[in-house]
Amino acid sequence: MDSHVIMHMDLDYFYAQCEERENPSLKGKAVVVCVYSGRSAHSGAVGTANYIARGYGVKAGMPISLAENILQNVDAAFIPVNYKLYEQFSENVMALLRNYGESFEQASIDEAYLDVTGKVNGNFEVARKLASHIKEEIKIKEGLTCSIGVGPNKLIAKMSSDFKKPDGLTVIEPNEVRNFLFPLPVGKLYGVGKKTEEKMATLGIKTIKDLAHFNPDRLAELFRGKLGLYFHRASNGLDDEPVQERGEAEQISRMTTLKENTRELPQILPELKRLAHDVYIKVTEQELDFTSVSIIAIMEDMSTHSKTKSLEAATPEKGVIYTVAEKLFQALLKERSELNVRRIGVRVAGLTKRKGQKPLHNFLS
DNA sequence: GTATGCTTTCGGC
DNA sequence: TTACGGCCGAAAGCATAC
Repeated sequence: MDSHVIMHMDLDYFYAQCEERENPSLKGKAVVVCVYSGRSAHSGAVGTANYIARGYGVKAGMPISLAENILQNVDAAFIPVNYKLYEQFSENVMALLRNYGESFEQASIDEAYLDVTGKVNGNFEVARKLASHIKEEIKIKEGLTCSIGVGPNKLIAKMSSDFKKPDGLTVIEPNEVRNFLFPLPVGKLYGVGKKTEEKMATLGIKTIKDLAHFNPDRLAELFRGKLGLYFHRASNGLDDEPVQERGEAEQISRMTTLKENTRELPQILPELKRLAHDVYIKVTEQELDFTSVSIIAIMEDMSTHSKTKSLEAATPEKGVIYTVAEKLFQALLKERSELNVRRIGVRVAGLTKRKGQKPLHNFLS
C-alpha cells in the first residue's frame, strides 16, 4: 500500500440547493439566487443558479436583469442571497465529514478534502463505498446532494469531483490517472490560468498530455520559480500537498455598491468608514491581527483598481483600517481622474492569530 | 539573469 | 440591445536582491 486515498467533496449548486431545501415548493422551478445591489429593483448579479436555470443559459455572475429576460417564459424563482442559511448548512455538513477522514480540510463554504487512506486501508473500491455512504448520509441528514471525487492525491480528487456533477461519484485509481488527465485541455489543470494557457499554446502545448511529455528542464526555464517543476509534476498526476486543517482566512474584505456613480468624497467616505468598521468587527471576532490594508474601487466602466499598504507590524487596531483606507482611496482617485466610482471595498490581509496580552491602544498617537 | 515576495487583477461561485 | 455583487483564493504583474 503505497498510495494515499484522498476524497474531495463539492456540494452541488450550493446556494440554490440550500434554498430548495428550505422551501420544497421550489423543486422543479428554475432557481436563481441573486445578490441585489439595492440601486434599483433589479440591479445586481446572479450568485448561483440551479441546473434547471443553467439549462436555459443562466450563469453565476451574470446581471440579474439578463437572467430575468432569459427566464421570462419559464417558471422561475429569483431569491435574494441568505448567507446565514448557507453557513448553517455548510457547518452541519462539514461537522459530519470530519468524522470520516484521518485528516480533514475545508477548502471553501461548499468544498472539503478528506484523507481516508487508513480508513479504507488504501483500497479504492472501499473508498468508493465510503464515498457512497457519505453522500447518502448528507442526503438523509441535510437533504443535500454533492459530488465526490476520489484519487491518489488532492489534485486528482479535486479534478475527479468536477468530472461528473451534480450528484456524481468518480473514482480515479493510480493506474487510471494518466488516462483521466491526458485528454483534458491544459487549461483544466489547476494552476494554469488564461495567460499561462496562451503561453503554453505557443509552445505547442494544448492538452495535459502535451504538458506531461514536455521536456522538464525546458519547462523550468520557461516558467519562473517553482512553477515549471509544478507543471511537470501536476500534468503527470503527481501532487503531495497534505490534507490539513486550514488556518484562519488569509484575507477579510467588505464591498458595497454606491447609491450613484460619483467622485465626491462626501458621498464616498462615510461608506468607506462603514466598510472599515465592518471589517474591524469581523477581524476582532476572530481575534486576528493584520499586516496590510487595501481598498478596491470598481469604476463606472466596471474596471477594477486596488491599492494596498503593508504595515510595519501586525496590528489589531481599528483606527488604522480607516485611516489607511482613506489615504489609499484619495491616491487612487487622483490616479484615475477620468471616471466615476461605482463600487468600493476595504480589505485586510496578512492575518495572524492575535497573541499575548491586549495591545496598548493609542500608545503612539 | 533568476528567485522571491509583494501588489494588482482575474475568475469562480 | 443593454443589463452587473460580494467575497474569496489563484494568477499575473512588478519590484527587489542577489
